[in-house]
Formats: sequence, C-alpha cells, structure tokens
Amino acid sequence: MLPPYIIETAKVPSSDEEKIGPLFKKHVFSKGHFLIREGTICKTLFFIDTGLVRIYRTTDDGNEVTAFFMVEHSFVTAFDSFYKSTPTKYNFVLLEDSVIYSLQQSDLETMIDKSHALTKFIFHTTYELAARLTELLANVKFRTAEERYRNLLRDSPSIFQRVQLSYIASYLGITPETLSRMRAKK
Amino acid sequence: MLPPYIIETAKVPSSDEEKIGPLFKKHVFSKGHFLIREGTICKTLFFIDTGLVRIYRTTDDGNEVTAFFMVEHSFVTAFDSFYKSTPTKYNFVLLEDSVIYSLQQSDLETMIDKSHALTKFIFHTTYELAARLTELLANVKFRTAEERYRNLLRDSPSIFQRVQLSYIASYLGITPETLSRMRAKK
DNA sequence: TGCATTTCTTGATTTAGGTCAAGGATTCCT
DNA sequence: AGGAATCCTTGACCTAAATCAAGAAATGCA
Repeated sequence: MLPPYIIETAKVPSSDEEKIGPLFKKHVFSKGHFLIREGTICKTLFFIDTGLVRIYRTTDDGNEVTAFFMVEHSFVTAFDSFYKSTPTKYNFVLLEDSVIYSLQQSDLETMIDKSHALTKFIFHTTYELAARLTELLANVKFRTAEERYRNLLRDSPSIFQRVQLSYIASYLGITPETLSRMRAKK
Repeated sequence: MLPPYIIETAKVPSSDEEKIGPLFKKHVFSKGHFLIREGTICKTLFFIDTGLVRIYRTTDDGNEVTAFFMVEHSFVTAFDSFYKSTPTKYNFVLLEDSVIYSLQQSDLETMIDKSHALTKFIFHTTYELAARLTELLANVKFRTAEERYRNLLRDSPSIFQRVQLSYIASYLGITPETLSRMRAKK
C-alpha cells in the first residue's frame, strides 16, 4: 500500500494508486532495527512514514560517523549501493519505533511506467536531499562549530529531544566534549 | 539531440531516441559562461558533454565557496531551485570551453513518459551525486586537511591541471595558504 | 530499588590550520 | 614585449577545537 502522505503530497491519482499500491509493503519496526547494514547490497527504497533513521559509517580507526538523520516523510536508501549493486559503506538504524514502507528496486521500472506523479515526486525528494547535503557541506567547510550548532538548534530544535548528543556531535563534525561546552554557555 | 554518450551508457533504444531527442538542445559555450547564476530560478537540467563546471556560492561575508566541480558526462542543475522554483544560492560557471545539452523542466514529464531508460539513468546519476556528496561530507568532517588533499591528489589528479588552486582549496575546505604549504612538502 | 553501564560534563593541555602580511611568479592584455 | 592584475608561496603568529583524563549524571536492567 502507498502511504497516505505520499498520495496527498505527490498528488498521485487513484488510477495510479491501484496499479502501484501493491508494489509497496508496510512494515512496523522497533527502535534499534537496522534497515541497511554496511557491507550488504541494498536493493530496496524505503520511505519513513513515522520515525527517525540514523545513517552512519565506521571509519578506518573504528569510529562511528553520523552522516545524517532522516525523519518521517523521507525516502532513504543506500545511494552508494542501490543502482550500482555494490556493498554499501553505511548503516541505517532506527532511533525510534517506526513505520516504514519499502519498494524493491526490481519494481522501480514498473513504478516509473505506472505513475508519473510518483516518479516526479521521487526525483523531487532526491534533489532536495542533494540540496541539503550541499548545504551541510558548505556549513562544515566554512562555518565554525559554534555557528553550526546554533543553526541546528534554530532549524531543528526537536532533534535534540530525539537523538543522543554524541550522535549530534558527529553529525555536526565536532567532538562530544565541544558540543557539551557549547551547550553549557546558554 | 540526445548526446551520444547518454544513448550508449543509458542504452536508450532508438525508438525512444526519436521521441525525446527533440527535447534536448545542444550548446557550445566558452570558458567563463554562467549556466546558472545565484538569485535566479533554474528550470533547466544540463548535461555536460565535454568541459568542466565550477559550482560555488557566496557567503555572508562575501567569500566564494566552491561546493564542487562537475566534469564531462554529468547532469547538473540547481537542486535547490529546479523543483521548488525558488531562487538558487549557487553559481554554475564554466572553467573550460564546453559542450552542454539542456532539457527544460517543462519537458521532464514527456521525457519520463517516453523513455524509461533515460529516466532510470537520471535517477542513477542523481543517486551517484548524493553518494559523492555524502562521501565529501564524511571526509571534511573526519579527515585532516592533509588527508583530504592527498586523497584528491590520488583520486582526481587531473583536477590540479584543470582548476586554479584557490578553487581547489575552497573545495577541500581549507585556505589557499594551507594548500600551498601542503604542496610544498613533496 | 540499587547496581552497572553508558552518556555527558568540566578541566588542563596541545595542535592543526587560520589569519595577516609581504614577496614572487604567472597570466592577461594592448 | 612590458606593465598590470591576479594568483601562489612563505613566514610569524594566533585561536578554535581536539585530545586526554576524571568525575557526575542519566539510563537500563535484574
């Protein structure tokens, strides 16, 4: 079944809905569940209906680096794996109990065939992700740790309620100590 | 006309080619030409057939920050503008004389309709871009300036022949002085 | 409820890379 | 070819944030 949020937002006509609905599967997963594990090949496109996913990788020296967080109403997949069918470097783990929809890569062609509305919508969300990544990149390159922290606090205050600080630190590209110090001064 | 590289790589059947070929326009632009200027709304998807594009933005304090470079055989557009029809923050300028193809956003639907091969290919390249951005982000957050420089030198040595050093410095997220110093030691 | 584990904070010290400044080397233009 | 921009290099100094270390707080679990 197609998630109601997508039907509304992407304005998927009900004629499309009948045809592509069966391609989507609904899942309820608990906190701690891995959607994708590093080293595996990912052939699934996920849609987060409710919940929160942390995407991270492990560095050569064994540290975990949070690449980013994805919240409800986002598509996620391992970009470095999905099309190329190579093992991904990333882990996708749920930080909250979540409702997730999945679409298999093998059904993508059918989806493109049967619903332009959804195809355009996925294009759209992918470009938004690219825009977000580009923004993050500019931030981490040319803003101070303090500015990045203040901006996150301004733009996504709820993340501080939902995610432990060490993950946020590595998302910001700083150490937990530095984050702690910045929080201390008002 | 569809660029030959795409026809081959995306395996676009000649039946599709006839239908979507007319949607693409070929351009020859000189070094220094702006494909996209910040503040404008971008409704065009470009494909770089030959050449090199520098994508940069201007910070609050008036500095230019190179987000990244795109070389031949890449699709480029202002992700923060294309779908949302909001003014982009980025400039796309040619660093070499280039052959560029363009597709108007208004023709995207037709393209999706007429060629699944190309639609899939554009999905594919967009995910590759997202993978690249994610990689860059991890690099800039958790590798030293020196490591980032060495990696770039290893992975894309030709960029040093094609692009001036101050642009490469801001791509790496360092100052020109630091880049110069790193080049000096062997 | 109480113990153990994990997470967060605070302090002292170090360092990578930034800033400022001035001299060379290129490139561009007529 | 010669002068003017622009770009790159080198040096001296400084600062933001990392590292190392140890205690406090929160969370999980029997």
